[in-house]
Amino acid sequence: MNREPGSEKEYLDSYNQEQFKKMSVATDLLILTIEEDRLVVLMTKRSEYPFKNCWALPGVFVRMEETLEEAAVRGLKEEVNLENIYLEQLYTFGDVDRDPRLRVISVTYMALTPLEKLDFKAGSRVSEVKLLPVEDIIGGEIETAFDHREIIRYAKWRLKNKVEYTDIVFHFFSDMFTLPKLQKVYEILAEKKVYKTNFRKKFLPLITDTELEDRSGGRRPSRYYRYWPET
Amino acid sequence: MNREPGSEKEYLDSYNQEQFKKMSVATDLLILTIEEDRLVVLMTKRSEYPFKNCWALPGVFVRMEETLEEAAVRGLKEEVNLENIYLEQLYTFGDVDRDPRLRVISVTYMALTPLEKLDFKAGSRVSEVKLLPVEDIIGGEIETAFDHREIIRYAKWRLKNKVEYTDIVFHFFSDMFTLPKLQKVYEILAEKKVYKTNFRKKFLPLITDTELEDRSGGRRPSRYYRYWPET
DNA sequence: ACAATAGTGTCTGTGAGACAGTATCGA
DNA sequence: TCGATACTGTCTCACAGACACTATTGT
Repeated sequence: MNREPGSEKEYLDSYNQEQFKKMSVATDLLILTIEEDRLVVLMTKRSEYPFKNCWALPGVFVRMEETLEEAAVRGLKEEVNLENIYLEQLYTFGDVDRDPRLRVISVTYMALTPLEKLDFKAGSRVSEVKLLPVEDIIGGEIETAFDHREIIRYAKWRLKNKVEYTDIVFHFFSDMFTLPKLQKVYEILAEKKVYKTNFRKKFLPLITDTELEDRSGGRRPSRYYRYWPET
Repeated sequence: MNREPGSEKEYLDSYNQEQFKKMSVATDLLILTIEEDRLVVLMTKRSEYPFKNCWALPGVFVRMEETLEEAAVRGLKEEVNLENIYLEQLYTFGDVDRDPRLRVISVTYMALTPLEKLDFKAGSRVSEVKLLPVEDIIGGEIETAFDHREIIRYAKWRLKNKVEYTDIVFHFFSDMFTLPKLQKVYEILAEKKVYKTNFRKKFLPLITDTELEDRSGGRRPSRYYRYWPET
């Protein structure tokens, strides 16, 4: 071995070399929700070059005094005024030319929320902020900045997997929901149809019944259930 | 919204602020293998402060002209002369004080290998390099540098999960193996005993028989199997 | 023959897949 | 009454858990 990994000498030597001076660390946010029976992601339209008029994920640079997760939480607060939301680190993207101007390492975080919690329109200033269907982005129908299309593809893949072996679906609902609606969201995320009878067998043990019913449609009402202890 | 995320102005402004000048990006490597029926991880003994005489994961700083994965591959080559090995990004650790000297964001990579591929002793120079049992590190019996104990705990957790729903066990074998040996490694990773009859039912369809037998013990020989197409 | 490990046959329980049937609403 | 959707009963099948049994080696 030709080096002493982790030694103080190496740390400081490296830091003093020009090549290590221009790297920045950012967190990009994948704020995902369900809108009109589609998985959508929050994006902002760029008003400057490069990728002018393309859509990009919101993100912030990581400050010296905050952790990666704190940066992500701060980004959520600043961009969409969102707090106490499900958040998990997704992946770290660090290709050399992912940003043509300077080297940016992007630690991405995935946030899941019910649609009604989003009020990004309130804080919006200059640039457009929109919920765009993930399918359209991956399909190439929407001009996307940097490597954000790849990031979104990865998030979708991760979500598709996790929905099958975790309780992640429930993060798309804040309070009550009916089983048919829960199943619909599940099917969107898992990208497959399931039989309602099997779906019920799987999820009924996890949720608690309420006395309420959904009578909004002209048909037999469906019962409301709850997953989260509070609200 | 008070900012234009991702705009050129923000990028350059941020970069010119003092607070963004001192961050470094490194990749730390979790080189895992099985030795004497235990999961072990390759670590190096630090000869300098801080954490002098503690054990640390090998790692390298990410250079401007290489991707994160390229840095990890380079680290593998430099530290243990290892190439063409299974490698996956594990997690990114970025707590503020994980290194007391300067802010280091660590993108960790997990590498799995059969024991016989490791020849780190050849390249070793000053500092000690050793394979240490993961259990001993997590148990606190070994003095560990930085947040590396936490990183190792996470790697073990990830491995335990993945071994159940992926083919990841096979990365601990290079060529041939017997089913009893494969099962032993599986049980070490999964941290549970399994019935051999069920284990065989699960894995036999994935592997191909050879004509060879293991006659090293004083008992009925076990058959050798192969997983990877080549050797 | 015996100890020890390799390998097999088979019963059971669980949970998903599949589909037919019943229940309850508005119109 | 009827269309539409909510909900239930139940058969099947794949697969893991469990355990008793047989097979083959060296000594």
